[in-house]
Formats: sequence, C-alpha cells, structure tokens
Amino acid sequence: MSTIKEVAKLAGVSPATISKYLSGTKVKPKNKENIDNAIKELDFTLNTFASGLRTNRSMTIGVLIPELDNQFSTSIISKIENTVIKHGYSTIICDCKSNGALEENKLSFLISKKCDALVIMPYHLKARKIQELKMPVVLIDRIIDDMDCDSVLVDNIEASYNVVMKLIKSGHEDIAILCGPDEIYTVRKRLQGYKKAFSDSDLEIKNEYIFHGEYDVKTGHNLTNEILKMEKRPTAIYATNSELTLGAVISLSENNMKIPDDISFIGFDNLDIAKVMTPKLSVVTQPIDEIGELVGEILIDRLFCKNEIERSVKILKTSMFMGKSVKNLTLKSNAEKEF
Amino acid sequence: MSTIKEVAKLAGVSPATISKYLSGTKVKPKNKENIDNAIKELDFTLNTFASGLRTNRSMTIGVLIPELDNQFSTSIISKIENTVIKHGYSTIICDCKSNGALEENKLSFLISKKCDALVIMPYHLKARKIQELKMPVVLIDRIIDDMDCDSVLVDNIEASYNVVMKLIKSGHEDIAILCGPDEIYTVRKRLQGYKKAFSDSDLEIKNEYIFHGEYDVKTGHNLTNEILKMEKRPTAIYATNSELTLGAVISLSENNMKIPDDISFIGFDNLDIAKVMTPKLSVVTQPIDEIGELVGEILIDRLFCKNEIERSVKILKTSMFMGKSVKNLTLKSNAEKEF
DNA sequence: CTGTTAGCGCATTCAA
DNA sequence: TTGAATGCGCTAACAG
Repeated sequence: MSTIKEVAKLAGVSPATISKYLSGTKVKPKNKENIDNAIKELDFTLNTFASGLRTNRSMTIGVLIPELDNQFSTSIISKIENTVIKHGYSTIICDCKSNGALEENKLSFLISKKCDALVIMPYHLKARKIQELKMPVVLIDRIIDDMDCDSVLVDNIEASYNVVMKLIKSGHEDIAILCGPDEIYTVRKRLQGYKKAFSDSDLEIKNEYIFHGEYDVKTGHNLTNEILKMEKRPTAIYATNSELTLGAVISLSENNMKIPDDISFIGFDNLDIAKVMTPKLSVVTQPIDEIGELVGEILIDRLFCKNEIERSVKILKTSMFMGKSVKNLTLKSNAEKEF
Repeated sequence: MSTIKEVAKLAGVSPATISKYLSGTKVKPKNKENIDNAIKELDFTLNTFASGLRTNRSMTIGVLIPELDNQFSTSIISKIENTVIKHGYSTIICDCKSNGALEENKLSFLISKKCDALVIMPYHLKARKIQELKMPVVLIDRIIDDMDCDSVLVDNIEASYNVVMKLIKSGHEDIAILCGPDEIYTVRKRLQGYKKAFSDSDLEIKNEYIFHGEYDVKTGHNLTNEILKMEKRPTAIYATNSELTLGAVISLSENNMKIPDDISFIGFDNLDIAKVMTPKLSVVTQPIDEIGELVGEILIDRLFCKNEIERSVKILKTSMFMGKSVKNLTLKSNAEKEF
C-alpha cells in the first residue's frame, strides 16, 4: 500500500498538499494533474485507520436492524445508502437475528467501528441504551418520548385503525388480529389501532381474537391454523406484518379456505405475493422509499450541521393496496360486493 | 473516550503493559486486578483506528453478496458470524443489489475498511478482480479454476441432474427450466446438469424449454406465464433458485394450474413455502449450515496460519426435499403415484 | 495556494 | 514481567 508521502514525492509537492487536495481544497492546475497522475500511478487510497485516528471520523453510518431477511428493512437500507453515498458516507449493516443480546453486541461493534451516526430499527433495545449514545441516531419504527432523538416511522395506530374500520364497515365484527411480540413498539401501536376502531364503533373487543407470537412466517402459519380450529371462528383476519401475512396466507391455502368467500383477510407490508395472488390481497403498504430517503436526509443534516438542529420526528401515512380479499357482509343480495 | 494512557495511569503501570495485557500477555495478578478495575472504571475500549494503523489488521471480515433479501445468503452469513466471532472477528456485510457496478464499489469499500479477509458470493465480479486481491478470499457458489482461492459450493450440476433424472424417470420429456442470468456461475452449472440428464437419457434437449431471466420473483412469474401460454406446453417445470420458484408457484396458482395434476414442478432452495404448501413442493435443498460453517472454518485457518495452507475447494452435496409435486406419467393405471 | 510541524492512540521493538 | 522510546499514515494549525 502506498502512502500520501510517496504520492507527494512523485507529484513534487508536500504530503499536506495531497491531504488537502483529497479533501476538496483547490490546488494549482499543474499540481492537480501531477497529483492525479501520481495517485493513479501508485494506485493510492487513503489509509482509513490513519485518517480516522486523526479526524475521529470514519465516514460510515451504522445500521442496526432486527432481521436481514426482511424486505422492509433491506429496502429502506437501500434507499439510505443511495442518499448518504452522495456525501461520501458508506453504511455498515448489522442484524441481530431478532435476538436481544446480539442486538447489544452489534451496537457495541458499530460503536467500536467509530460510526459517525447510527440508524436503528430497535428490536428489544432499551430506550436508555439509545439515550447513552454520544452520536447522531435516527430511529426507524419507534419513537422515544422523552428523548431528543430523530425518528422516522409510520402512523401505526392509524394504519390498523383504517384496516379494522374497513372491515367493520363491511359488516365484520369478529376480527382476528395476528400480532408480534408485545415488546416491539409497532406491535403495541398496531394493536392499539385495532382496539380503537372497536371502541369508536361501540363494538366489544374480544380478547380471544387477539393473537401474539413472533414476527415470523411460522407464527402466522400456526396462529391461523389455531384460528381455523376455533369454535366461533372470526369472519376476518388482520395480519400485522409481512411474515405473519405470508404465514397466514399459506395456512389458509392449505386449509382450502377461499379468500374472501370463506374468510376475509387484510395483510401488512408491500409483499410481492399480495399483488399476484388470486384474488389480490388487500394490504397496508408503508412508504418505504420515503422512509429511507427521509432517514438519509436527516442523517446528512445531522452530520453536516454540528449546530443544534431541531429534533425531527416524521410520522408518515400508510396507504392501502386494495385487493379483493374482504367480503362485504352487509350486502345480503346476490350481488355481493368485494373489495 | 479514554485511552490506554489514562488506564495505565489509573492502574499504576505503563501504557505498554496495558497494550500487552490486552493482547493476551500475562501480567502480575495484582496488576491484572488494577488494570481490570481501571478499564471498567474508565469504560475503556481500544481505539480501532490506532490499533489498526499500528497492526494493519481490523479484525473484521468483509462479506459481499448479491442480495441482502435472500434467505440463502443471510443464513450463510449468520453461520459464518457464529464461527468467526469466537475468534474475535466481526463481519461487515455488503450487498450489491444485483448490480455489477455496485459490486465493485462495495468491494473497494471492504478493502478500504481494511478487512482481514473476504467472503464473496460473486454476482458479475470478474475472476481477474478477485485474483488481484491481496488477502484471503473465500468464494461461495463459485470456483475459479486457475486461481488459488478457497471455494465452498454445492455440486450444482449434480443437483440439476438429479432433478431432471427424477422427472425423466417419471415419464417427463418436456421439461421447462427457469434459469437466471447466464453470467452467474450457478446458472450455467445448473443448466449444464439439466442438459446432461437429457443427453444421458438419449432425449432431445429442446431449446424452447430453456428460459433465462433474472434471479428474481418477477422473472419466475413472467416466464411461467409464458410457459402456460405455449402451444406445446411442457409437462414439468424446474425452477433453479428460490426467487424463480416462488414466482413460478404464484403464477401457477393464479392460472389455476394444479400441481402436480396439471403440471409437475420441482423448485430450488430451502423455501418456507415449500413445506407448507399443499401439496408439498419438491425442492433441491442446499446444506446451508454446513456451507456457513465451512466458510467460517476456512477463514479462521487462513487468518491464523500465515504459512501456506493448501487451497480448499469444498463441493457439497445437495439433497432433495420430496414433496408431492411430481406426477408419474409412466403409471397409466388409476393408481397414479405421485412423489 | 503550499510547506513545516506536531501528534492522534496504539503496538512493538529493545533494554532493564 | 515491565517500561521508554519510536513511528504507523494522516490532518490541522500555522506560517509563509
């Protein structure tokens, strides 16, 4: 590996000039040419250790997520990368495999790598742990009330509320909801929206229709199997994330339950299969691109403006992809309308 | 951030002693105690920049994969992490979003981060690029013949060969194969196995049944739609990776094609849905855990034994998960047997 | 616009 | 077993 010194010698200038040139300072056109040639000649790249040691910056952004194998996370990461790369930053991605202990390990790792900022989609991470961090942090999918930390998330309560209201308006009262672990912020919020819709409609919330498990395919599958065995089976199922949705759909298909004739269904997240299934699945969709871009922009703001910027909490709206997976129970005629 | 110097002062020893202690050298029991206390007291961690600058090692392993959102990749990464972490190494994961240019960028990034070794699951990366790397590299899913580089992969030819033989023995002669882009090593090998099975069976290879596209869900979906529109439709479809399999299955379901009655099907990779679909899907399964562990072990060997170790090329066997997605055309009786 | 100087925090000599 | 001295490659002050 060649050093700045060697480049300097070859280009006939001082090492400091090379360093400055590399960080954007103007140099004489002739020097520029010489330097460029020397760099190419020696195949020179900055030693990130030395540079980091001096500046205490790594030009990297750490990303900590619960699961790598999740389209929601990876799409957002993709967008974040696109944004920050324009400003010279790269990302280091860590997942904690939905494991609380590993989550803390990985957080330490990102800190030890001297990331300049972090993006965290918390799994079990305690608010206090996040508060202790002495660097810019942007949270995804979670808000910490008494903390000055940027957040980007969707209005999970409203998302669920809209889903359940839609079902209620279609005549459903027995609506099962598939939830993840209660420790996760989005799980609580999505359930909250479900309950609110019932309250606002003066309907009873039936706890036997509220199901909890992991945020994974197997859980969606098992819980749906359970539901189908219930004596008083619900007329609709609402799955609150992509894995639960996938698992539920598989179970329904296995059990020869036709959507929406035998049971109505609304899922969550921008799943490939939602749009290609027959009938198309109605799902809550999150503005993934917008989330990723916002996170990227907030990061860049924080990194470039040392001066205090106001805390930025962005709560985005979800939308619904309307398939044909909900049966309208209020239409008693033959001309039953589905949407 | 505290430094070794501060720890040294607090512990009443010299910085050098701290450094040595941290890298495993024995110290007086009393000193050990003092040092431990001081480290805890100051919440000290090594500065990776300074340490790296001095040693030229980062204790990290770079992992470069085509897609983050792919269970095959992420499961392997998971296993690799489990292995190397025991030896003090961490991983930095990069994906190139199935984009050749990005793949080279990310490779440069990993190099600039001074990774001590790389694991690469190549997308479009040229063999020459890999050869130029001045560090241990373990390839997954690819072998480079005239290069002294460790590889771990499965016998892709055999995997396909077995699939197609199984179909042929069940009386199928018109077998469509869904392939990814021809530039990818596994794509060529899997097609090769397909062709070999035909040759060995003295059957004609029909090029109209060989389909190429991306390794993604949409391609699987579109190609299968195409197949179903063919005048002379094949009696079986073989999808050569997980995304193609998923896409194909969705298309078949949309088109009300019953597996295996209307068409036989064999997929690829350890898909969640394969085992829960009705009927269960027959798929080629790769020994993911074994691959990950082998890669991890090879890495550790390379990193700890500077002396030349022999090149390690591990070619693992795939197996088949036998569902009920293949119809036996040779049985003309009512008692048709499926497997 | 450019060069000189100094030191970031650590690991490694070498000597004790 | 420990400590003093040195320099890894770079950047930031400062002076020119």
